Amino acid sequence: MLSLNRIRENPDAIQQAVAAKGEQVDFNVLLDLDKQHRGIQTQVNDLRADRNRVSEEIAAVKRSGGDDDKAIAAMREVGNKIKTLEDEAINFKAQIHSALEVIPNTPHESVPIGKDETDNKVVKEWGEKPVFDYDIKDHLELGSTLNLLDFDRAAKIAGSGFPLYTGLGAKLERALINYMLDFHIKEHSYKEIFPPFLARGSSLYTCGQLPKFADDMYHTEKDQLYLIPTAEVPVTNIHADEILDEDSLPINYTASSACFRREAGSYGKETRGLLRVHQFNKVEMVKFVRPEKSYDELEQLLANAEAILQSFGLHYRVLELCTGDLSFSAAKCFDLEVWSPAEKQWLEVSSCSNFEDFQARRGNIRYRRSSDNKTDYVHTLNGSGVATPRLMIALLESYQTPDGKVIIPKCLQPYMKTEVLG
RNA sequence: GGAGGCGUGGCAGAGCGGUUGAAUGCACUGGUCUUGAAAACCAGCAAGGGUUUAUGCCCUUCAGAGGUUCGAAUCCUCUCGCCUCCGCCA
Repeated sequence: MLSLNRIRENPDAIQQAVAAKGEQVDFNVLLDLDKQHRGIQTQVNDLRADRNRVSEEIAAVKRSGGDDDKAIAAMREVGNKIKTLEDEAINFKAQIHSALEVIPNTPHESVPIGKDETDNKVVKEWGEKPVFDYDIKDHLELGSTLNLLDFDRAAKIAGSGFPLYTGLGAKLERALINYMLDFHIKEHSYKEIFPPFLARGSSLYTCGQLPKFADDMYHTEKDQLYLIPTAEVPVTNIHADEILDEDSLPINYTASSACFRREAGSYGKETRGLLRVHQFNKVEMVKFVRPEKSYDELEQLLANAEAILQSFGLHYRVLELCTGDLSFSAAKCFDLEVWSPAEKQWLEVSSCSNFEDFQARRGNIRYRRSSDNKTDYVHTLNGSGVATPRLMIALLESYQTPDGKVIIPKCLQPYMKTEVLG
């Protein structure tokens, strides 16, 4: 949610910023509504002040045993007028609010201008592409020959897009989650959270999935709950409607959860195997920070996510998303992509975003500044650290051997209790 | 699924038609005292909005929405949320 005040003060700049995100919003309509709303509000205020004053006089007369029928009749009149105007005001307010809640966050000034993902900027490439002097297998083949993944039976259970991990595949998935959680807890001092996987609409609203992206999520009709598309949702809402102590900031949480996405409209090659699935696991990091610190924290968050990939020794790159590719709520975002030797393409395994006060406004997440004892919105950030399906693709494919086995990276061996699959 | 209870400021907790934006306590901030701290004492301390050059003035908000009334935290209706007990179940 953008601050209406900010829009009033700088409508042209905001309009431009929003346009850079590919969103056409007519701020003149919004400002006009705002102007009318405020005009009515002023009238209502004056009438109310009038009524409050006279009501007090009536009370005084009553206390001394008298009655002022004339004043009471007049105030009944005023009451009706207030009611009429108030209805108008409420109507304007609702219009303003529903216009405001679908306007995306504005990009930070440092974000490169661009139209779509082709304009994203590669800011870093780490490691090297693994070289093989034999024919390599892709993750589907490895998953099948090593009995790690069973997509046929998964489809029988839940339909396509729901992975079934079996045996060491299931163990590897569990090992990845435990390893990454432990890593963030121990090395980066995050506090561990295990959240609900279903959430109310209000929680989805905080993060920006609602009201615009309802179709992307699974929804339980009877209970009116959404299956979370990311742990960002429950974890960010931990502090919804709270006022935090400034001393408690920054708050860093890490959580693993299943993530559920309908992925409506995606089809074709991208949906093979683990490339794009309806349910997957992800270790997420969420930060609540002081506004002036949020861009430093974004660097930190990105470094924390990168550290995971580095510890696996996987080849990856960092993208700085351009304005056109930024998500609805984000002001700035870095993506991490690992290299898939068999697909011969980069696979997104993490997004690290600063939402500034956009989510905090929607979820009413504030802190009390110790300098002046006033409340202000915190800045929220989150990043995947990281999502498991594509990580598993990269690991299986990168560490396969000529005889069809897969070497387990050193850091995972204590979790897998083995050095090799197969 | 059945029955009941409860939603008031950062927290706890009074108030149950008119000087109540809200007692009191805790927390917090400033001051006095102290070598310093603690304690004690004094003072301050909600948020949102309108208006104003500014000091200020005004309005709204006691879960939310409606209703009764000249006037609602207080009475009525509905909705939402939380809690407890019983039933069912891992």
